Order: sequence, then structure tokens, then C-alpha cells
Amino acid sequence: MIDLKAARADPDRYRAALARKGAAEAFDELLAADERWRALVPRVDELRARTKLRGKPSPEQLEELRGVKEELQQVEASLAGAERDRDRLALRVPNLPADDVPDGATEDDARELRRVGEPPELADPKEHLELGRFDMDRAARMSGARFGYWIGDTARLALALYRYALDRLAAQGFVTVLPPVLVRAEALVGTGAFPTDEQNVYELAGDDLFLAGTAEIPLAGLHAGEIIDRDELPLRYVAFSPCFRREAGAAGRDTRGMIRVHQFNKVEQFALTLPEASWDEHERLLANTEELVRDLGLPYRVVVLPAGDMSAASAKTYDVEIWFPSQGRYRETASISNTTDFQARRLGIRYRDGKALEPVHTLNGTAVVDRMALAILENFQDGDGSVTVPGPLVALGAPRRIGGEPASTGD
RNA sequence: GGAGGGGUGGCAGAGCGGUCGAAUGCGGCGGUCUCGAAAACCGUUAUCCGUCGCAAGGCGGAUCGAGGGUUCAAAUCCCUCCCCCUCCGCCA
Repeated sequence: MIDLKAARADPDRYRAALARKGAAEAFDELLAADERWRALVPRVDELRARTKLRGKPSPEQLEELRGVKEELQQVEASLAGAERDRDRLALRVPNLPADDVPDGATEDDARELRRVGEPPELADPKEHLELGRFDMDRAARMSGARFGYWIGDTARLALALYRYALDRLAAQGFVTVLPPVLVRAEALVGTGAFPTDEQNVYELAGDDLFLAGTAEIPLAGLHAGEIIDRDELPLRYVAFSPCFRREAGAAGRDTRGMIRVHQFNKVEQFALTLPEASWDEHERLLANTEELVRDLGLPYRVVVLPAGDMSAASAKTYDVEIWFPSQGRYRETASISNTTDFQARRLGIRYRDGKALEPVHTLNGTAVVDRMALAILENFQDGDGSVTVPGPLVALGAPRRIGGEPASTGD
């Protein structure tokens, strides 16, 4: 939710910034609805004040009350309607993009910041399906398209990857969390997933619960409605969770393999900071992710998403993209966003600044995901169908080598 | 799933038709005392919206889990929903 008071005071700046996210019209509608609402407030307040009586009223007062209440009823109904309109529109207006975010609406407009590491030179790169042990066919039989089993050494590789990220971030002071992944609509509204990205969220049939597409949702909800001591900030969390996405609108894209599936696992960073600290924190979260990827030896690049390609909540998003030899290109494997006060406003997460209460800033960012394990398989293939697993993961229980011959560890 | 109890300010906890935005304690803030601090004592301290003001603040309204209802009047009575606790059942 944007700061409506600030928006009223400086509508041109807000409109210009929101236009870059394609939301100038939504913003104008919001301002108009806000104006309608504000015109009604003083009238309702005045009528309500006239209904307030102390002690037992006299017959004359009761007579007068009748008239006032009749009028009040009508004006209150108008006010309630105006408020509904305003609130509905307010939920649809996205966060303002930061000034240094490039224009554009698609991933082609992303600005590349740097490339780190060299893509491996492979004569005939195999793709992850051939290198690791996955079972897409049986998963399809059971769950449908875009599901897969991770089996044996390949599964152990993924588990070591999660542990690698969790351990490293815990050592940095991030508090480890295993969150609920079934959440209420409020949590999704609060993070900005609803109403703009509703079609990508699974809903449970018998209960009013939804499957979270990322641990960001329950992590943002962790402190919902709370007032946090200034001294306690920043709060940093790292969570492991499965993630569920309907991938509506992705029909036909990445239909092969495990690149884009309905269910995957992710280790997510989440931070709550003072407003003045969030841009430094954003860089810090990105640095954490880069360090994890770099220390595995994976070649990657960092891009800044254009305004029109970011989520509603985000003011600025970095993507870390890892090289996929089978595709000959970099693919998104991490997304790190500063949502500034957008989520904190919706969720009511505030800190006390002197006397006033102000919304905190929230940030989220991928530490590692399943997709990185696919990148490991592909980048460290040895040409004979086997894979040399990076040392840091072997130290955490991943097999030293994967493939080449039947799995020796696990089933 | 069944039975009962409960959701009140930063926290704990009273209030159970009007004098209640709400006792009291803790915590916070300011002060007295002190070389300084602790203790003690005094004062102060909810949030949101609108509006006026450069500001401090003033004025009006709303808010006692959420939504509806009864009433001239609701934290208090009624209904629905959500959540928490206790016991029973089931269960990793």
C-alpha cells in the first residue's frame, strides 16, 4: 500500500513513478475515490457529533435525534461505499519503483550489472534431466504436468544445497525459520501477492487457505500487526520451505524438465529494517546470494529488473541468473527485492520513532533454490554423463559425484 | 470432531448498558534526589481518520478480535465468523 497522504501531497511525482509500472490510471482512480471519501467524512462526523448525548435525553432531544439519525444513515451508507471503493483501488496500486530502476516491462529491458565466472566450455552439454535422477513421467501420472521426483543422489545434492545456505546465513546472524506454507488470504494481501497475482496461487478446496508461493509470505506475516522496538531492527530471518505456483500465464514456457515446476524448495532471506537502512540491506541480501553462488563456482550475472517487470510490492529487484549450458543462456535463479514500506503498511508492522509510529521496511531475497541444483548438474558435468559436486556441498553430505553409473547412495 | 472458558492499551489485567478511550500494575518518557547510577518519589504515556496550525498542539469522529443487530445510549446484551486456552476423541 502506498502512503496515501504523501500521494495527495505530491500527486505528480507519484503518478510519474507509477506510470513506469503501468499504474498511472489506477493511481488516478484511487485519488478520485479518495477525494469522494474525504468529502463525506466531515458531514458524517458532524452528524455523529449531534447524536452524542450525555445521560437520559429529554423528549425534545429524542425528537431531534430521529431526524439526525435518518440523515446520518444515508450519509453513512455513502461513506461506507466510498471507503470500499478507495480501499479496493488502494490494494491495486503497486509500490513506487526506485529512481534508479530502468524503464521497460519485460525481462529484455533488464539492465545487466555484472557477470561473474566463466561459462564452462562443453562440447555437447547434457541437460539436467540426463545428468541427475528425476522422474517426471511417474510424477505426471500422480500429480500432472510440471511436477517431478528428485531421487537418490540428486535429492541428496538438493538437501545439501539448502543446508549450505541455511548454515551460512545462520552464521551471519539470520534467525532460522521453518514457516507454515498454508496461509490465509490476509497474508497474501499483506505481501502484495493479492490481488495482483491471484491467478498464480493455489487455493485449498475445503478451507480458506492458500499455498504460499514463497516463504516471503509467512515471513512477512511473522510480525504482522506488531510494534517493534527501534533497537531490535534490523530483524533478519532465513527460512526453508516448499513453494507452490500455478504458473498461470507460463503455458508453453520451460515445459521440459525441472526448470519451471509447480512445487519447489527454496531457502529465503527476509529482513525488516529501519527505512533509512533498507537500501544498504538490499545490497547486503544480494551480496549474500552472490557469495553463495560464487562459492559454489557457478557462473552467473546480476541484473536489475525494469519497473514494469517487478512485482507489485517491489521498489527494486535484483535477479541473479546462473548460466545453464544446455540452454546456452543465463536463467533466473534468485530474486532479491526491497519492498520498502509497501508490505509493512499493509501488514501493520511498525516501529516507534520518538513518539510517532512508522512502518518498517521489508526485504526478501532468494538464498538458494532447487533450480540452482539443476545448474550445478549442468555446469559441473564431466562430459561422460557424470557430475563433480562442489566441495562445500560434499562437506554437507552431498555425494562427491553424481551419475555416470547407477546411484550408490540412497535409493 | 465433541464439551467448556476466553479475546480489552507496548505487556499483564480490571470493567460487564450512560459518569469508560477505559481502573491498577509493569514497561516507556520527563523530572526530583545523586559526583554519576540504582532505589524511592512526582508527573506523563493508546491508535487511526478528518480538519485547523510553521510548529507545539487544538477541534471533531472512529476504534475494547472481525462483521452485523438490539437500544435514545454497547467494551458491556444478541447473532455470525475468526483466533487462543483447557478437557475428551483422533493422529505424525
